[in-house]
Amino acid sequence: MRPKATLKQIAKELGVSVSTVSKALSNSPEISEPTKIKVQEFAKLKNYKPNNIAVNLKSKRSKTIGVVIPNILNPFFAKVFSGIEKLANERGYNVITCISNESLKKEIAAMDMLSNGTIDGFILSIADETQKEHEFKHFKEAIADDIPIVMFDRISDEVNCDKVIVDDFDSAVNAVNHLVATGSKRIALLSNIDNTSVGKLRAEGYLEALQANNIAVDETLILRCESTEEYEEQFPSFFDVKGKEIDAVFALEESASVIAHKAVLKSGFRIPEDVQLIGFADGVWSRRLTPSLSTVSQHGPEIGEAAAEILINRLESKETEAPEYLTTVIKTELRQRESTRKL
Amino acid sequence: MRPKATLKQIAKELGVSVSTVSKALSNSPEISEPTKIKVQEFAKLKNYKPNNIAVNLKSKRSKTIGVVIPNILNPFFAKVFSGIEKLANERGYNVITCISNESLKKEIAAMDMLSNGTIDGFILSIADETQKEHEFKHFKEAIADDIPIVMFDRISDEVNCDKVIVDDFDSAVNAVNHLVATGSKRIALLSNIDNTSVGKLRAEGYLEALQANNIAVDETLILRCESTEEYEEQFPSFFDVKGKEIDAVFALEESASVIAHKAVLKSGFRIPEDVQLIGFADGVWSRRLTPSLSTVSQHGPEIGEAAAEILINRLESKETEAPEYLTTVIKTELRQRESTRKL
DNA sequence: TGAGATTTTGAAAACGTTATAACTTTAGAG
DNA sequence: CTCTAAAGTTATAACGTTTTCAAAATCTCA
Repeated sequence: MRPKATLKQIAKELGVSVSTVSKALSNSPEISEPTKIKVQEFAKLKNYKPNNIAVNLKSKRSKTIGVVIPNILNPFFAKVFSGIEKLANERGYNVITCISNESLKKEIAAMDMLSNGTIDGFILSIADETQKEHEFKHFKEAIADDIPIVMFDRISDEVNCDKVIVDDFDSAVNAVNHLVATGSKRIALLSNIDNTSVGKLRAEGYLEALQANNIAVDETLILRCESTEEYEEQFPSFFDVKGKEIDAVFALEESASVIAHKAVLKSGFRIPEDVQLIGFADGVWSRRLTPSLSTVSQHGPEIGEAAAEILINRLESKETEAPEYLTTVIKTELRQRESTRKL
Repeated sequence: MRPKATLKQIAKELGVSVSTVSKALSNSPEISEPTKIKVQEFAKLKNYKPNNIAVNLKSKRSKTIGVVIPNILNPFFAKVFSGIEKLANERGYNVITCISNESLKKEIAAMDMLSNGTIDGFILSIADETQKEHEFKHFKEAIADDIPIVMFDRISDEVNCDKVIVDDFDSAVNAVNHLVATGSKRIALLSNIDNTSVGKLRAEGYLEALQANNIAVDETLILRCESTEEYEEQFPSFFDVKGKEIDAVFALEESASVIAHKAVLKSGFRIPEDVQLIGFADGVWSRRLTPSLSTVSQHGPEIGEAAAEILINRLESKETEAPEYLTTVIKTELRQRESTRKL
């Protein structure tokens, strides 16, 4: 192992001072052309790279973003993450990731572990348990400590920070409108995320759309669960009873959609002739189901890019003026595939 | 915003020296009990947290692992990642993630960006393009610079480092044996990863198993592609011609499996009565297909945990003695679901 | 030739820690 | 009462940078 090159090393070997080397490498006009060339060539030869930690200590910023998400196996979060990572890298930032696993304790622990200079700011989506317990102190503390937060998807009105969301309410209205327009009247609502902010908004959109279309809301067609596990447990009996009554399904998350899809087919109903299906989904699999699933697509990567851009802009403008907190809404898109009928 | 507490701040306010504060907080026996208590209480009051960057600079290690993976949307990599993240956190390490997107240039850029003290070691799976171009210099340079690497899944024999793999060859043999034992003779091999080390090993296992069962290898039943895109393009014509001849499919990756699954059903064949299906897969979706897919499960989280454990052990033992490089093999498991017949 | 201006270089402080070594203070032994 | 040892505290250097300011070297022009 070659000893890693430092300014001091180079300075000694070249018989100049540390300051000279530092300035030469940063192309400062203070240094004469000949010495600049000499130093720069020698540094390249020695494969010198400024020690990032020292630079960070000096500049008091790490150029690193902390990302805290509930679950990387959920393709929506994975897509958002890939958007964050892409934009952050373009802007010269690193990304440290922690998975809260929907746990409040892990969320707090993760933020704690990073709130010591390791990261300059957070991008996060609130854990299930956190939303359930209304415990937002850790977010507020970070902000009070001058560590900015950008929340996406699962947000909280109680925390004053930048936010990036999808127009969940409107998307749900549109989706249900489409189901109604193509002839469905008995539309089931299936949720495995009823405790989250987005789940609630989507459910409200469903109710709103039914009313706007003069369809009475039948509470027995609504299955609200707070986790995929609970949903997997409750769905069979729900579907046994209500399966023959319904002519469409509106599912609020990818897992809920796919499980419903499987059940409908198993029972011998045809999709979309007997039952239409629309689900919120971002994975590649929904389009590979047979028949493929019509989805509300959330543009995960765009959400991630927007969040990262907002955070970095705030970090880099902080010195001068701090702009107002803003909530960015990313438009969704209804992707019509084989599980819905054409208009 | 409250100014963040530092040792110097605290020392001044308490009228003692910086060293005293530092030692009191680390519970050094050099400090008297009364001052310890005084300092510790005051520090807690001020919500003091040692600045991580300064600690890193002093200790010359960042307690951070760099993870470079080809694609976080692939559920296998996502699972491995979650295993890495879990174990790293348990051991007090952070994880910085970069997505190579199967690109050699991005892989190099990512490693470059992190090889300046930001991370203590790498866990990575080699990008497609890197394997195709046999360009491993960047790995060797990192190792020469004393930054240890643990490779998983897609590895290279040319790089001398720790590795964590799955017994790809044996898994393929087992899977094909099971197809033969349950009555299949015309077994198609479908690969969308023929350029990767793991793709090649699995294909060899297929060939080996056929020979061991005295089944002649029919090259026309083998579709080798180097990407999912190429596979999606070539598969339909392949299946049009060969679909009626085959009685089983062995797919080397989740996407290949799901696409084949869809095609077989579309053509009116029954699964598993007419055509059996086994695929390498780790996502949740394979079990939600209708009928659900029998898979070779790769235990992604275990792979990630093993890789992280090996890396951290090496990092923490480095000072004393450097153990030999070792290759760990994680056993796979054949998960029999609805797409294969029972023995 | 030498004063003043200008270019080029270097010394030193700082970022927030930790660790070593030196210094006080106190107490106990003779 | 000294002298020494122990206990408690602090000054200092170091990690690898960047940056400010002072010093040295060079140049300009009378």
